[in-house]
Amino acid sequence: MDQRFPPSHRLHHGRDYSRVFNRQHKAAGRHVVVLLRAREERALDARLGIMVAVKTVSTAVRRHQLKRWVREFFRTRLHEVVRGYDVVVLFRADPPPEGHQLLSDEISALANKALATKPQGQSRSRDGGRRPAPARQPTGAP
RNA sequence: GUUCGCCGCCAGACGGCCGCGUCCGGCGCAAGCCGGCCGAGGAAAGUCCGGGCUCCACAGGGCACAGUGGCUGGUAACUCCAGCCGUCUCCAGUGGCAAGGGGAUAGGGACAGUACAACAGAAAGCGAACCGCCUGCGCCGGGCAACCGGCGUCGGUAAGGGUGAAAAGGUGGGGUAAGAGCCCACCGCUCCGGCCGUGAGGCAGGAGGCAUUGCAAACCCCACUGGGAGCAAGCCCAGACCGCGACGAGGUGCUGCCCGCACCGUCCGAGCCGCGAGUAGGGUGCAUGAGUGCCAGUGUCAACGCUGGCUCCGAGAGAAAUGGCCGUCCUCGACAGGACCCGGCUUAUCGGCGGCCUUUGCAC
RNA sequence: UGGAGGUUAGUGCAGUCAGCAGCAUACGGGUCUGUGAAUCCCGCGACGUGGGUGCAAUUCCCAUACCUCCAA
Repeated sequence: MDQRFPPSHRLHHGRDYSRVFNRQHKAAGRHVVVLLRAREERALDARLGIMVAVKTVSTAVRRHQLKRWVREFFRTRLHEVVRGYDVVVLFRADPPPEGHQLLSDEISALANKALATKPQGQSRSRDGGRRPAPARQPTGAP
């Protein structure tokens, strides 16, 4: 199985994040919130974005470490599970210092939970209602 | 003796698998793939100072404002560093000083002016008499008298008591009715000239009997320094849209004000406000520099230079790269992640290594 | 990257040219009432930390920690 993590597997622009926030499958856990949004084609690779606020984690070293943990889990396992989706992992609290495995389990559970929910729209932007909602239903997800 | 004198260095190691970023080479129409090199710190941090570099008139004058404040040196520069001076303090030492050692030190000016000094105390800043001490005078009492005691009063007096953080030079002696720099010695202070030192200052001498209280990290005065913005600075390439309405004679370049200068504009209208619309792509700046280490010579107490030779110099992203798992070992691994770049300061930090001490420090 | 401000009682705030630490509310006790609230009286409790200046520091200065806000 391909476990690489090229630039095409990442979210690069603020617009990409905004798209995920506008219409997403959401599941919140103890430490993170997982947001999913279907891409145009099912066959497209999943893309990952990670958000860690300075307020939730104060030191830069810890923020980098958390991002690396999430990336590692996405690269090895989560990538195949959420194929065809854009994923944003938003931290809401700092996990325990040695909580790498714990965090991976939490994200895995939240991703599956989010796939099972209906997409929620946030039509606060001016083009929110213009788009005819091309997102497919999550019932088709594996 | 749990961060124990001074100086310097390191920041778990090795192996395997998977993975990330720039660059180079190869392949591919392209997306990308394969291989290779390299890939965070001593603080990268806080942003407390100082520069470099850019653009704004190559940067102007004055006020305001801000900063600095012993001297000399170092440095590109500094609120940095070194040495020295003064002051305070501790140790040691002495009969007492002095010589010696450690530590702290934002340390110009208080006859330019203003403000403040609570409480206590008689008096606290155009200097003071509460208790005392003393001469004289009056009254009373005692005594033959000299005189003694008490009370009152006009004065003298800063030695003693008491208050205070601070009471007007200090100590000792002389002197006096009692006292007092009133006089004398030493110390201190002020002034004068002399010598030494680049200087801050130091040394001894002479003169003056000596009301200059403290506070300027209160305002202030003096001297010196400071133009503004910041790599999202700035430069280049490519590309899109450049419409409507209101106000409008000034606007912008420096922040508060004045002057000066430059540019744009004064109804064919700069600018600004409210909408609408569009773009937010690439390159450069972007890393070889006030560089690093060693050796030799040389200047210096030192900080730090100078000359010559050799050596090492390899992060440069653009939502943003150093990680995960497994194994072995040990002393079980701290604080912590570049974003234009340097020099300092400050703060965080499990530990380990080396050097220097005939000066054994720093604290108890 | 550049700049501004704040930290005082459990909570929200006063306290400018230094000598007292205050107000409201909350809390505890009492008063009142058949009970509770309101009222009235009493009480409890604080200057972020470390240095410096000064006789004396919440106040002035320096450093530090944390928080908030602004501009691009």
